[in-house]
Amino acid sequence: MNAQFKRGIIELCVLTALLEEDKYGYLVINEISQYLDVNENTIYPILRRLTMDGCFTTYLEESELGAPRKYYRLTQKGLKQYKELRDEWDQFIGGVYQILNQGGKKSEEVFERISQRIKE
Amino acid sequence: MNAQFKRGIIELCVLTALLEEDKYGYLVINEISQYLDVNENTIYPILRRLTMDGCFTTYLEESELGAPRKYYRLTQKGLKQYKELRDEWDQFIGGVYQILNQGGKKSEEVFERISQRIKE
DNA sequence: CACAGTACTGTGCGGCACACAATACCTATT
DNA sequence: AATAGGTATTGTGTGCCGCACAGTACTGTG
Repeated sequence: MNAQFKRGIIELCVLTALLEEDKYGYLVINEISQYLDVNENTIYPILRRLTMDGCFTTYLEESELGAPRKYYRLTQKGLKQYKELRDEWDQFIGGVYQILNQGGKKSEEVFERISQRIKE
Repeated sequence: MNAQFKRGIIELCVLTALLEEDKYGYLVINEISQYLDVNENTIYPILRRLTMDGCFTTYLEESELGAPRKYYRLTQKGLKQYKELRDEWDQFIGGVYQILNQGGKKSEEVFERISQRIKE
């Protein structure tokens, strides 16, 4: 999976995951890695950075099966950050689709035509 | 505009722009910058890199208003690269939407509820 | 005790957007 | 002739961040 694609978006995914309820790090990682190929070396630093930036507060809670879990709770600043990032993302992705889908979706037939043109 | 979002995607946009017809650098830049905030310092290096990689061949053609234009023409390898990158992109973006839109789109009413929860 | 799940920290690398800068060619305008 | 603007290339440097790799540490279970 192209690592470049993920740049900046994972941060938005982390904020989204923590929007409606507090979660501990491992849970966030497991949820996100269901859909995207990311690991803890990427998510933990983002959680830390966003906490440093004031987007989350944290608290520890006992776990039934291991070390205590560190829960992350969104702050007002985190919510604001989420909204801004989401708006930017939606706007960005709108532009990308204008470019990628100009002339509609590409079919195998279109690729065949392109392929023929290139050969000449 | 979040520069991180663009990572890797501009390359796909450049390939897409040159899919159906040969174009010169400035035209590609103008087309893409209609929809995304990018400038020549980003596009030219990508055109050069992809040419180095064998995705494009180039040829010069006289212009009516300035220096000769360098046209870029997609190669079979470039078409292959486009397909691969596009597939990766579609797959990636599918995962992102799963995460971003879990529980449907966020409304102001939802944000109000989240905002209240955080205050407690 | 070993192991797995949970959690944090630190280092280093690579890739790329992009600012900044310099060069140069051609035409049209002043 | 000088200037400006569109076209085009090249090079340097910076910053960000995904992520590999590595090490530490706590807890309950087999």
